[in-house]
Amino acid sequence: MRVPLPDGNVLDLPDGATGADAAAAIGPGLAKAALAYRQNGAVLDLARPLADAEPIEIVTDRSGQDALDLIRHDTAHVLAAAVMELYPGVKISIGPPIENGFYYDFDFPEGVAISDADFPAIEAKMAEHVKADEPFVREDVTVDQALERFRGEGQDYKVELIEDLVASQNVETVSLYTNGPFTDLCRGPHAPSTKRIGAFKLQSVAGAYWRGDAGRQMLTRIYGTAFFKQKDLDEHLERLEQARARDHRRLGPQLGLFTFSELSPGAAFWLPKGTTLFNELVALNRRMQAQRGYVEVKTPQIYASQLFETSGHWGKYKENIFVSEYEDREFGLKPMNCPGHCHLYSMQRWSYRDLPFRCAEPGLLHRREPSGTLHGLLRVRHFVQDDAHIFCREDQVPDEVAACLAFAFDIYGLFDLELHLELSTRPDNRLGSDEFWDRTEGMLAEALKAGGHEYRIAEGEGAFYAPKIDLHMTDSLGRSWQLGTVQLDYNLPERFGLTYTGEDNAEHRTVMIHRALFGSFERFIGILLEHTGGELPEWLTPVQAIALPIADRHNEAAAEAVQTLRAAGVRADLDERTESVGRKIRDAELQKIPFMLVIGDREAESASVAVRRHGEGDVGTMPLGDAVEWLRERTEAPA
RNA sequence: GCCGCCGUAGCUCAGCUGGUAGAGCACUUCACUCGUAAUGAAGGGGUCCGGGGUUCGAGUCCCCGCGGCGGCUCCA
Repeated sequence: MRVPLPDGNVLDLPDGATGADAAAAIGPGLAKAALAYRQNGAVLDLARPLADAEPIEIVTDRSGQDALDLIRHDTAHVLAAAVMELYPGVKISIGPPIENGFYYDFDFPEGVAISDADFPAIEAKMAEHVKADEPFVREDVTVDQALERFRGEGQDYKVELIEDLVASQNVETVSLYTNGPFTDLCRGPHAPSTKRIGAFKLQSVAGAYWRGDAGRQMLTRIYGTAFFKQKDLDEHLERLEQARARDHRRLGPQLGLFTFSELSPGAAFWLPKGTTLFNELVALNRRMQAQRGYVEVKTPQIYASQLFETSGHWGKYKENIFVSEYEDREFGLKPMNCPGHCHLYSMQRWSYRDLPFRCAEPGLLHRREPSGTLHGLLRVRHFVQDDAHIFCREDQVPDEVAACLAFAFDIYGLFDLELHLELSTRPDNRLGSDEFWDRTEGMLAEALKAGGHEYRIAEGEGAFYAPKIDLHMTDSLGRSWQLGTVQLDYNLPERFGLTYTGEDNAEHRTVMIHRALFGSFERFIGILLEHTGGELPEWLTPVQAIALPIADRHNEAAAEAVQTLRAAGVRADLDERTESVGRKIRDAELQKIPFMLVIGDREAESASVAVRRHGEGDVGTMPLGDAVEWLRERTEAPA
């Protein structure tokens, strides 16, 4: 057989040759370094036979993610081997490589609880297997053989997996991989032996439902990671450590922005500086919305249950609503603005000339989120959405959606934040015909293409009533969070009977677009802090400039400078503590205040300030008037 | 909500196998009045998350709550 190589050469090999044969034919060095090979888009064991005439590529430790996935998957098997030896009776389920490592899910025998205190013993056992250089041996067996094997071992999860493979894909054989004493049902591929795992570490233990189903067994998941070199592992752990310093839950209190209390789980206490930040974002949003034809409304916080019965939330969402009773009536605290906005719309008559009605409200919402899901500002029970509902005719939808997306990019561009767009399509529990979903998904895809946006399709992730476009960002540890959303809705207009009078003088059903672009100000601020490490844009940061008198006798001149700056719209503070200027500078630097104005004898006499820029140092002395103008330019809010 | 872990001064943390609580920073006072990342000294401050229990004795052990962290399910 003849297999082409990436460099254009073609290997001549006997029929039945394997990946290992190909690597050996290229050179002894590569034969040694080879981990697997890639052909037809798939990564395969070296021991597996090559396909004729298809280009191949040998995977080595320099093959990036492919190579790391291999040894991480290997390490997951080694972990399972160690755990089975140390904890007899444990049941194994699955253990794949993931973005930065791997995990393996176990069902430990009754009464056995694993914690990270057990990691050293498990890691030691794993290290024995790595050192022993145990080969990964693949064996293809019939379904019956595999079932017999795993039934005999009491490995119920494996039995279920095989039965599902038969039911869903009608397979007749499955592959098993053995390393040392351990055999697992596994699709592969694996590196030739455990020795290829250069450095590994177990990281955390967590619960995970079997097959992601909250109704089923909770398994114990052990997370870990592996690299080819100890140095790479150390660097990875160091990066994780540095990411912790950017955690908004740490930065918020440090910078005096917000804090949390156990007396109101899932709700931030916004401190003065954080409130300034929050209000600046709300103000920015108001200006940008006004420029784009939005109008703002204010709707109640609390509604009689009837509203949520009409909207359908009482049926589908009640467990997330804070409910209370008063004078024999049941009330709910609004978890979203849409029902209120629909009701507002329904209380008057609309002409097609009035549409689109772009109805905005920075609405305060409360949701009963399960305690285990709360996460700093990123997942809270009390938050403000930059919410708006666009009531329009169906033919206006594509333009409106496109305008929402453009608006979103205008916002995120101001912060140098990169969005990931997702088009979430029809879910299983949907309302409406296939024709409806084809049409509405098509409209959203059209708007995405019209704006030239790249996007991912999130199959089945749409709302039950219509598809949506979600705007995602990642936090300091790479976890993805949804910020904005643009959703079509034909369901609420139906439920609330929302109509407009058309040119034909007939009543037509209104279409509604839900959209939040920041998402929630809380989550947006959390993400922004993590992406900037607390170095907020100069126009946004709560304290833009701070005057630092060198000695107490300069306090008055410094206070004057602050007054002048404030009058010019710069958020300025005065540090009049009796401290050394070195100390004042240090504290201002740690607070990440962008501009420091040092005022001593020279400046007081000449009505000037010595300007120091955060992270840069002294940028020179200028007359106060010039400094105010210079600062005003640099701190002026956009839009 | 589920699984595991954690909860000591405002913050970051120490406190070995149970013997009655400590550091740095912050805060207060005094002295210093200072030129671009920490002036010095003294002092105040803790129902050791809450409630039960075991014990002569609990920050330390056990149980139950509450809260947080890492995941899972769910979600802006």
